[in-house]
Amino acid sequence: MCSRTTSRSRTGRPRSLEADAAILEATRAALVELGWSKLTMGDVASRAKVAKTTLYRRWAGKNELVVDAVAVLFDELELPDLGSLQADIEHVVLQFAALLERPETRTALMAVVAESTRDQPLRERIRLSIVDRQKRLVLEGRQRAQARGELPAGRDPLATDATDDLIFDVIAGAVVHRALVSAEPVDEAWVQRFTALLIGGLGAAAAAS
Amino acid sequence: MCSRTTSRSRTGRPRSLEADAAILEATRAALVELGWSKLTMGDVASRAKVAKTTLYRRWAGKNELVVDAVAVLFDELELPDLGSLQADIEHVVLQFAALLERPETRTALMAVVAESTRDQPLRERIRLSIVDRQKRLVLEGRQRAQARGELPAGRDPLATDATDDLIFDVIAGAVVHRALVSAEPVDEAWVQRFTALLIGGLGAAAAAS
DNA sequence: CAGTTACGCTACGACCCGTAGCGAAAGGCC
DNA sequence: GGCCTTTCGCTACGGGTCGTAGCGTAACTG
Repeated sequence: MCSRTTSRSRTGRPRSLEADAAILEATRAALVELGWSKLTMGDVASRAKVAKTTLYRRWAGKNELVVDAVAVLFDELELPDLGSLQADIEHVVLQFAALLERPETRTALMAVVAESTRDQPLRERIRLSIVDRQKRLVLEGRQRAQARGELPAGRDPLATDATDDLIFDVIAGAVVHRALVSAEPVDEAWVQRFTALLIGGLGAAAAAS
Repeated sequence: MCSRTTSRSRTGRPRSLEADAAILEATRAALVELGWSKLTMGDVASRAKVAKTTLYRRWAGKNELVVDAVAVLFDELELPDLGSLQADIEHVVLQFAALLERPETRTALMAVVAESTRDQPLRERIRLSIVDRQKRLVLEGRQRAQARGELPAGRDPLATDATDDLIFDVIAGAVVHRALVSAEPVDEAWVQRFTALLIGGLGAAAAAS
């Protein structure tokens, strides 16, 4: 193990951190103004006041660049303890919906997912920097609800994992589909209906076991 | 009203129907081999043995062409009466999942949805030729379940519409998210878990009313 | 037959891609 | 300080795609 957790080489000129930040910021700005399909590497470079070659030294292409540029936006997703499972879910769904209303994420998210269907490394990059970040919220919310006694403690850890995955796909999938495919607002009325359906389903599943 | 339901002009050389079919077929083949991002209009034209200008006379660009090429694949979605709401849902979910496993739809669906976030006419085209085609299945399944007595007859038609929309986003969203974002198989085990959750939620919602 | 529309083909300017090559700048190491 | 290494900005390039214009020909109508 060569201990290079931060820098990959101890010698030579270090990479400019300001350039990194400027490029990612420029990428988000370009996504807002141009959208995914009309965004070009040259445009991002000139916005960031950086040579085009500098971009290609750090990112293989548009796909990877946009994933990194958008990933940080998912950091603002949090799960404050609002006292009940219902309130927790409604809050995180509204947060996620607000994220999907931003033009950067709106145009970028589906595009990179589409690209990832033919690009395994890209899919892995998306999973690490975006998907897993959301999945943690499901895990946390479920554990909290169990601690409150709103959900029964799972005995089989394998089944618990599968349920977490299921809940995650249902929540994230429904919100994304509502916002981007149906193109209708994810407002409080919808969120309440959706949350009621979900919690009802969880309760019925628990009662059946 | 100038009665031109089929042809837009009664005179002149008619458009070749064979060319239409060949182009759409070539588009699907190109999607399988190249995927969305590497598919080009020129390539489709040469595959279909048609001049590139002929493509542009019928479709404004890649987006519209691919939507039309993929839309017909959604015709195979059907909802045979299997006797119970659970069986109906499981069957249609598995059908939809099989559709999403095909490389054409896999690479095209998310891509055109991503493009539609900045293109209203394209969004409308997708809605008419793909989304509404799926939504009808939800309506039909719900009516069938009500006829069986599995679901209570809705008194407020407005609330019924909202519930149909909700169910549609939940089903389609969860399946798409599982297949394309989580990139894990939509197998029978998952479908049974999902369907149980959904029907449980519907039952709880009915009990609460 | 004349009129109208679609077709195939070629050619074109515009744009973007991704890379190579250069000299200069900014660090670490002795 | 001097030397080495890596990054930086810049320019230039071949290759590819875009979308359109222009032309002559083909097909169908009245």
